[in-house]
Amino acid sequence: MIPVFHNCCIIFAVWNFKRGTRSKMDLKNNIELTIEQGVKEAVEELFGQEPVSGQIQVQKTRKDFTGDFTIVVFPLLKISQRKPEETATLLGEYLKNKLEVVHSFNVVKGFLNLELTNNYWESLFQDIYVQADFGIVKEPAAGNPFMVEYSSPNTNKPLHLGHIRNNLLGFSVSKILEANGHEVIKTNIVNDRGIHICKSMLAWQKWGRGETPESTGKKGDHLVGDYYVKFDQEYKKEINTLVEKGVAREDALKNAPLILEAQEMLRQWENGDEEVMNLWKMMNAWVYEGFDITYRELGVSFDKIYYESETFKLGKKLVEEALEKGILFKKEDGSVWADLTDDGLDEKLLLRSDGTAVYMTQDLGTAVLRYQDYHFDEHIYVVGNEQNYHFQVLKLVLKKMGYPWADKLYHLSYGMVELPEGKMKSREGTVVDADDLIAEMYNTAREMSEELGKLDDYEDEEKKEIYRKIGLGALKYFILKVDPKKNMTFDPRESVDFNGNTGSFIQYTYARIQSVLRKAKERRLKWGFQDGKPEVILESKEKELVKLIRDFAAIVREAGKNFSPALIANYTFELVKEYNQFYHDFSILREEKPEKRDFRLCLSEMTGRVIESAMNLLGIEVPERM
RNA sequence: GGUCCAGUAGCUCAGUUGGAUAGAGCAACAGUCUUCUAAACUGUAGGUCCCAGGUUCGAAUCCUGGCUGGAUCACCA
Repeated sequence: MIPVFHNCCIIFAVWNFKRGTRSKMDLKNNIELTIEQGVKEAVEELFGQEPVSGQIQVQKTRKDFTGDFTIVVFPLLKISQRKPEETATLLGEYLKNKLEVVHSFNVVKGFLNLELTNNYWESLFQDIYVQADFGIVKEPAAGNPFMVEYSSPNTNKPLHLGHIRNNLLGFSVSKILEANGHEVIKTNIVNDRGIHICKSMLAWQKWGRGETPESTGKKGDHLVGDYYVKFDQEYKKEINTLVEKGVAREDALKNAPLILEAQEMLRQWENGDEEVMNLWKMMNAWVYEGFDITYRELGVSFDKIYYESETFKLGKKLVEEALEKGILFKKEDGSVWADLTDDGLDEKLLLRSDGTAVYMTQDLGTAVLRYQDYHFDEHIYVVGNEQNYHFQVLKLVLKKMGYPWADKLYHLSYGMVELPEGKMKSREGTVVDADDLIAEMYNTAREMSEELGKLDDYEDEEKKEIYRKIGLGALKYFILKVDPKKNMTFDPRESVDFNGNTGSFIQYTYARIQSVLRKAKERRLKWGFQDGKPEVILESKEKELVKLIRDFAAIVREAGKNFSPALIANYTFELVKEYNQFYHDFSILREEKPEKRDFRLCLSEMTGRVIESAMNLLGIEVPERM
């Protein structure tokens, strides 16, 4: 997708290295490159042959071994013509003599473990600490914006758990791309027209008796959803009646009066019938009011919203033009199709025989409109994996229509959310409603907090704010920690567990850190690196924390490359686990040596800052107390 | 049937371009608060990385074949 950017970075760094113009900072932040270059020189000098790229492997030393970085020497044996241990030892001695940062080394089988100097880690940490937004690229890269489409609701029913995964993913991916220096336009396509909304409209017209959100006290999207259900119930009744009369089920499905009426309504809508339009506008307005509340509670937002009702006409026009050019073909009944059999796919319907548009029609129009509007460098569709085929076709049809930028469309395909007892089925009433779920998470957070009683001296408003952060944080983390492309199981019981690998655990650690910092301030302590602190010998736990903090920048890049909030989530969990161990094993404020105490305050503060940054990329807020 | 995706501890999930003894959390059991927040920490137990071949010095990771589960192939969106 966008590996170009990252490759450039590496090439740039190496180029600089060769010219010897790298600053001290670069050296520190690219310690792997420094080591790699050292190994390269060592191999040339010791064994008289230049290693090819990929032969030198520098990786982080695994926890159960001594050292910071490890060089795998197996690939170098062909050059060295020696045993693994011997090769590693020779390289280790060379590096220890040549590189100032190498303090010592050890060899285990074919692995050369390097331990860097205390001074390296300490000053690396100092460099990180003084950066305002460590790991985040602030100035946008040159080029056109990225567009991220997510949410994409139908306006005939309220949002459910599946939409929640979609919204959280889309919002977080947008944040992560921004953190990688891209300008991002968050966009939404509202499927506000089509047979689905006509069904709700028809049911309301027939059985609604003028009900409104105001008269019923129901959220607008829920009210409209109720009529969608009502339509389905009545439709089924009609089908059963027809079947009892001896009509084949298949024919009954197509010919039940209600469905014919709904189809007629859709035609009237496309013809701009005034009464239908007014009903449509009214009911959609109800839905938007409801959606706005859910979006606000989820904390997601959009920069530009497209409505299918505004893009489908362009879509139809594009289809008609392509038909004239002979790119598409018309069947006898008047329906228009794309023939994709040469590309290993099937034929795809683009206009029904009655001339009305289908889903694909509007998506063609929306894509073209968006390219006209923004000339995006990349367009990411956050849409479930059940639509993989749809996006394959969309890209292909756009290409056939002659739009080279079709290659810039990327379908970020995520897996289904299932419940422990299986898939959500509206028929069986097992669909988890988004609003209900958010409320449930809030309530559990409240109960849990009240039980622990740590917020008893807070005002009610402040308490509510914290419950909200905790409840929502738990929900978001639970969903975002799973690799997007995988199906996931949502266990309601597990999701409200606030122990272990959860959002609450991370928030708790943040609150803990803030508590220590507050107490330090109360004692009027000053920490930081402003006035040249004396050298501190790092405990191994402290060094581990520094290493993990350093990793944040690379994780943000990796997450951007893979469109994966899960990488951020799992990283943060690692960091927080490490910090809690450190917190448990060492004193901070009670540490007697001031320089050690101050360093630990810096370390704690920095950990807190990274937690906050990382959670921000997931759209999760962190509380000062909990 | 065609195409695509997945399969790792009882459950939910990690596991960077192939590297050392495959890791967490939950659940179970045993410990740790007179202390900077115990929503925490420590320990015990738990594995045929779906199966079989292949490539490699080295495979959970790559290739081939099979098994299982899911998605999709609609005049639904």
